[in-house]
This record gives sequence, C-alpha cells and structure tokens, in this order.
Amino acid sequence: VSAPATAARRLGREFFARPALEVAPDLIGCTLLFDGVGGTIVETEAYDESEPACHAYVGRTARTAVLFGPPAHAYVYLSYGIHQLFNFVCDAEGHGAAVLVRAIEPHEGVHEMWARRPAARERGGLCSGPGKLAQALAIGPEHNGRSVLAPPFEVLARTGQPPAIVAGPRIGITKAAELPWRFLAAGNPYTS
DNA sequence: CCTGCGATTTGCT
DNA sequence: GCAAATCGCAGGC
Repeated sequence: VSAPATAARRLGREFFARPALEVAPDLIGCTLLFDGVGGTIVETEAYDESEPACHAYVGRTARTAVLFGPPAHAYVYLSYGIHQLFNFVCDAEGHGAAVLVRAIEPHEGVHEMWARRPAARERGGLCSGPGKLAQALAIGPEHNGRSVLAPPFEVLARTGQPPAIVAGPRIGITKAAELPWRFLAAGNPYTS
C-alpha cells in the first residue's frame, strides 16, 4: 500500500461526525491501520448515549469525557480488568456516541500480530474480537483520546463495491441487548 | 469439538 | 461491593 495511494483514501472528520448507527455499517470494508499494522474492518457495534449499554448513558464523567468530545478520536478502555477495547468517537461534539471495532481481517503487519499474540492458533484468531484486535495492533490506554486522523492511526475508505452487511444484536451486554446494532461483513471468516 | 470458569482492574453505587 | 462492550485454558465428550 503506497503512501500516495492511501492518502487519497484517508477518512476525514466528517465521516465520524454522524450518528454511530450510520458510521458503524459504513466502516465495514474500510481499512484500519495502527503504526502500519492492521487490515479490513469486518465487524463493528454502535453505541449511543440514548441507550443504557453505552458508557455515555450515565452522562459526562472522567471516564466518559472522551465520548462527549469531538468525533474522529479514539476511545480506549479496559474491559473485565484485562482487555483493551478500541472505539471511534462519533456524532457531534457534546453528543456521547462511539463505534466499537470488534474484528478486522489481517493484511498489514501480520508478522507483528503473531509476535504479540502467540496464543492465537490460526490467522482467523488474530483479530477476531475487540480484545484480540487491540492486542494485535498494540493499542492501549495511552491512546485514549488521541485523534484517529493522524499517525500512528490511519483509517482508509473502502475501494470497489460496498460489501454485503448483516446486522444483529450486540455481544456481551445485558442492557439494550435487543437492539440490532452489530454489523458484520456477510460471510467473512475473520469475524468474532 | 464444545462447554464452563477464572483472570484482574476500574468506575460508579 | 459489584458488575463489566472478553479471552484463553482446562476438562469432558
């Protein structure tokens, strides 16, 4: 992937300055790179302050401040005391919303991913889950609040035809579990 | 292959 | 004090 070719595909702030429910399916098929390591986004979930599964539901706190900040920034937090989860902050500044990236199809820097995730048994397990993804790309709490429009982040628009997308309920939540706000690339084997 | 459980920390009640 | 946007391993079939 040459630098001039990727520069033209780079997503801008306006892409993320929309409701998370619009951004989440639009991200399927886009490319996420962190320090040159990453691949094609194949699974996302939308979260919005209007529903209780979203951390922003409780209002602005020290933890959720980033969610209410400007869009196109990273929201990274610790889940179950062990796993880092990476989200794109979405919607207008002042509105708490985000899209969780749950899985990518590995393309760039696959060797680094294997080094960081020796527990993965096959290529399909490198980035097939939000915790795995953050570990494979070496995204951590130090990146919370960072802009995704500048290095080490690089987010690229898809090329070619839009992929087939299927929606379903979000994973691992107990509140608002009925909302079909999870989006997957149809038939893709690199999902969680 | 599939199911069940422990890990480990933070934020909010 | 407890629940949490998960993962990997052990053990059983």
